[in-house]
Amino acid sequence: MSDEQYPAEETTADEVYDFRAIQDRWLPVWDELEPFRAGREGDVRPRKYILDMFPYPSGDLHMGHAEAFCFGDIVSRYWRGQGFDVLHPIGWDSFGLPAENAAIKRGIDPREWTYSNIDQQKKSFRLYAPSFDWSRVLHTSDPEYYKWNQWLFLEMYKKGLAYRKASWVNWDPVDQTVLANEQVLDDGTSERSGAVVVKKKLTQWYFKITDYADRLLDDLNQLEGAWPAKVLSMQRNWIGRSIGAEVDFEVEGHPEKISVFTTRPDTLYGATFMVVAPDADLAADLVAEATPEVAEAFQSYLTAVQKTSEVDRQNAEREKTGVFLHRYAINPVSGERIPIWAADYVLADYGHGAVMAVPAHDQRDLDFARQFDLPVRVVVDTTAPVTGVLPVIEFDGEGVPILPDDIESIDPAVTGRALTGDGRLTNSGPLNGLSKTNAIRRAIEVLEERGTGRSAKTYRLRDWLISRQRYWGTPIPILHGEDGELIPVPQEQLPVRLPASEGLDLKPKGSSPLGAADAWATVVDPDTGRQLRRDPDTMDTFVDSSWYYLRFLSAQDGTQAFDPAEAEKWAPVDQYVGGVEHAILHLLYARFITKVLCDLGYVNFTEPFSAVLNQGMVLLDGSKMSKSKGNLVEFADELDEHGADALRLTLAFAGPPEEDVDWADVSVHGSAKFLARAWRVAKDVSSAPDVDWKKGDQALRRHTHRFLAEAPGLTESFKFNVVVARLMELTNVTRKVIDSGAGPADPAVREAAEVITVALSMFAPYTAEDMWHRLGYEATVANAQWRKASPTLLVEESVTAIIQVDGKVRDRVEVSPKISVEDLEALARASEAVARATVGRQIVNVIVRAPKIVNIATTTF
RNA sequence: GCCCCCAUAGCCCAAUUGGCAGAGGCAGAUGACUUAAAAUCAUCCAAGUGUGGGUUCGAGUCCCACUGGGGGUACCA
Repeated sequence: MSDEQYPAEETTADEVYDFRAIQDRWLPVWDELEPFRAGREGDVRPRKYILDMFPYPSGDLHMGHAEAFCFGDIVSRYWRGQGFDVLHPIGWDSFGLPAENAAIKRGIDPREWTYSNIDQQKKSFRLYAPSFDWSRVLHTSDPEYYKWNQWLFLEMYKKGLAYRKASWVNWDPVDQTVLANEQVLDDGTSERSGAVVVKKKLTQWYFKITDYADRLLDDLNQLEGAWPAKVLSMQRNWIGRSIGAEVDFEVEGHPEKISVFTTRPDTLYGATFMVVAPDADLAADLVAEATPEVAEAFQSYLTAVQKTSEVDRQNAEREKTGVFLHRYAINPVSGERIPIWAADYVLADYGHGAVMAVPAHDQRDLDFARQFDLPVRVVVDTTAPVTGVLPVIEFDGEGVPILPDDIESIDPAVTGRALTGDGRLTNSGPLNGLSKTNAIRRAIEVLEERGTGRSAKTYRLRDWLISRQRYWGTPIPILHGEDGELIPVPQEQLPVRLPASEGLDLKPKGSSPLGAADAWATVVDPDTGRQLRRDPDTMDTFVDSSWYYLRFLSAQDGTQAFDPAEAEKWAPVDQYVGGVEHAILHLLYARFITKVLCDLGYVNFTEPFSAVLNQGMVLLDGSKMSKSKGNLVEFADELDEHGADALRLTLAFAGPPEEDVDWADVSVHGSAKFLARAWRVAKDVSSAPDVDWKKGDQALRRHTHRFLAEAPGLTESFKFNVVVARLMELTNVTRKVIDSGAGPADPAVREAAEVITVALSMFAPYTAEDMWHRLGYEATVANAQWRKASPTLLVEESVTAIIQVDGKVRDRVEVSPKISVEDLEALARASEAVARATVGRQIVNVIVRAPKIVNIATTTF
């Protein structure tokens, strides 16, 4: 055994693991080496693009950041160890309201608050040590960044994808700005300010995301398995495509037809009235020539509806309300005359703002019909079984189907329950006897033949409202002429810089602060000399984040938003890591903008993020941490007390990354203990780096190589907690070999220690770096490559075969892994334990799965 | 209401995807070290997988129903 100590100079017997000393020692070394700069000249390694959702600079980093960036970093460091050139950039999503609100509160410039927070976060990140490429840092509030936001806007404007329209918009009365649909929560409040959002009619800028609705929906199929199922389902839901038909109804005494959208054209014969949204223009048209009494009734109803809060209006339990407009529509297939009502259960901005009401087969229509005593007519007999696609039903002499006797017992008018199931069409002329599916198809054919309807699709998705009446955002690069003309700012004049906030009143007041900056807002056209006004609004900050992943590829490029050649090299992002709170907003917008950029020829892919990992939340005692509730774990405190490595390891080990972590359930101290343990193993290795591992302890080597065989798959499927557990196991085994086995000089001990060090560097880079150094290698372990598992070491010399009788373990035998089915069965049959267990029983079947298990099935005589 | 996910030891979590329920950690117990405690180290202890059925030679794993918890979504025609 060699007594050589390696490296000799700093290995002393009483040295203990000291995370502060280790951090202090290696941080400057890493700063010097910049090991994570990606895309260096001549680098021929295959590439991976790993991206964390960039942070918003509100104060210092918190535990949520610690978790998300920990996972992104594990993935990044893993792929680096697998021989990839990994791009793992960092930037700041630094435009937005909190900066502005803080600025108003303290009377300072939003820039000051924003950039000092960014500096603080950068410092914390440096110590936390994610493997960022610091040469590509971007801040969306830099003119060098938002210039390209403006470029993007103009590209979209040229294509007709950015447009202005007057519409009812969501207005946040606290922040005094409009909001996108996506920013309004279910309860009708603003996701940012919490205020109850009201509707206001304003002329605003929109991005035409609805043009991409089908692609945004259909392309989700490509992401199946690579994105969280939950996110896919939320996006599908949000886009909300409905397939059905448009049906045109004539209106008595009205020149224009009313079109309605329905998913159930098969029930057209059951439409006994029509309902229009009271706040739709259509309703106003219909009462225009009404009697004063009707007009007045409608007006007071409309006023009441508009006073109803969004919260109450969305409550489906609410009693149906409405008012009869004293107008009649004509059913295009039956010619039947049906009354038209206005009711707020019909939404003005979905479909055509009007529905054909089929109370027998739609619960809402039925509730309404029962409320106002309107007729209910069953046209689908849901008691008739549908056994095939072809109708099988008896008809009487006149072609009327013979219905079961008990149809009355399920009459929805009586039960109050609409019949929405499948069945046979009845009371429906040419549709009689058809199943629901066939009747839908046939009804559309009939409508198309008569020219009174057609198949149609409708979406829940609305166009993306992007203008904001606030200061701290990207100015919209449009000039307004006095005649209302819109003039795009020429490309060479970009960026349109934000004016200094000094002297501007940033307080929310319903109009953009930029409009008051006269010197900034007034522009004289050099050609014509006429005065133009700059658009006073700024862009939704989700525009900034919809393409930032591309800017990282050319962060320093002053000539273009990004270099398409770089995009071809790196994009799309291989792994995106971030919170599920962005499941709809950010991810949908980024997907949309990517498709637009693809159509414009700037990129050659249609989806920005090939895979997404949503980390869970960090909780304390079962609930979300918050300063006001007093249950807060401060990132800075944890970092100071336990160090970056212990904190990161704790997050990785706490459980599956997509699950929430309760800080009360984990032990940072336990993680620190393990780090010290692993570190001591490396410290104790006393063989030189060039020893021949093959001569080492074979049992330990098998453990090491089993780890090497398992860890990559586990890491790639994000089972970081299991990888850590396996590392602990391997460390324990190695410790035993050092203390009571082959000893610290055994070559297998060095092999195990090196494998532990390289794998541990994913979770605990400082500790691993120090271990790597003690093992005799140059910094940095981040460049160390994972070894491949040796197949010969994975084959066990003998395995334990289980012998069961009727599924219960009765015996076990040591066998060769290559044992034949016959031999194993013979061994099993020869077992005394089996003989005891089968006394008085007859063996009926023997299942052999060599070399693992034999199951003997028996029966009593 | 509809859709999705989850339920394994006191706690956090594993289980090669149908083959011995336990890898790892926390807590606990015992011992070593210490005048003592903390820290550290060593050893040990622990459930038959939420409930009821089914498929199978064999079920934590697949199927059905239920219970409990979490999430998404909803007058979207």
